[in-house]
Amino acid sequence: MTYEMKFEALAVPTRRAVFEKLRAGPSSVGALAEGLPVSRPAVSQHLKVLKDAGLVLEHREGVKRIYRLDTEGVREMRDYFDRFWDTALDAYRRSLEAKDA
Amino acid sequence: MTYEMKFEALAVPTRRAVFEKLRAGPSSVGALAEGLPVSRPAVSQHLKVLKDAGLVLEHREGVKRIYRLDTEGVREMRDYFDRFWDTALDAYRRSLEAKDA
DNA sequence: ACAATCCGTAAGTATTGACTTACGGAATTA
DNA sequence: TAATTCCGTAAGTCAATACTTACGGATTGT
Repeated sequence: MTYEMKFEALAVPTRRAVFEKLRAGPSSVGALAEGLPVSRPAVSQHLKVLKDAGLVLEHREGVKRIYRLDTEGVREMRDYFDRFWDTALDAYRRSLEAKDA
Repeated sequence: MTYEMKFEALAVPTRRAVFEKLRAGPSSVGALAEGLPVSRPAVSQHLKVLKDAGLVLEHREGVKRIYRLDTEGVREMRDYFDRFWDTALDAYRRSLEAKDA
């Protein structure tokens, strides 16, 4: 559930593909695996990593397992880069002022 | 310079530590390496990855090489998660409406 | 109870890459 | 020119992990 885990989770192309597929809405594991160039167990393993990182949520519906985006986790990542962006701009401004002085 | 590269670059703890150190402002390689539990060459290698990913910029000052954040690259990552956040919320709203219907 | 569907887990493999030390190149200083 | 500082690169090592196949558990329908 840490930043650590979220960054690492999203670094792997296949895993990010799974993550991005969920933008279209909740989906079963089998449906997510379709169209991806890896086996269904591989997708299961990726989903576990995404879940442990707090980026997706899971619940059962009959015999299926439905995964969906965890808005809270996505928000954390957005906030991280929001703050970083602000800081980067400040640092840039300060460096300009330092040159003027 | 792709998302691919940016995500991968930020996934490694040590490399992200280098990246975050640059929030305080531009710095030389040696200064960045101080306080980190890895060798200076390791920091150099991380900086190369960050630079190729479009997350930092580099220029010479005398015998030193000064690295600083690439605001454009940081902005791209911020925008990525901004869009993702919006999409996630939309998907959530749609799923609620689907249950009401 | 039995069969079928859906999916997580175990175990093994092969690739990737983060790190180290050793070295050399480029810029300043005497 | 010679010495010093700063740093990138080469080469090698080792641990991490993304995949595969095989298997078993859980749920639903007949």
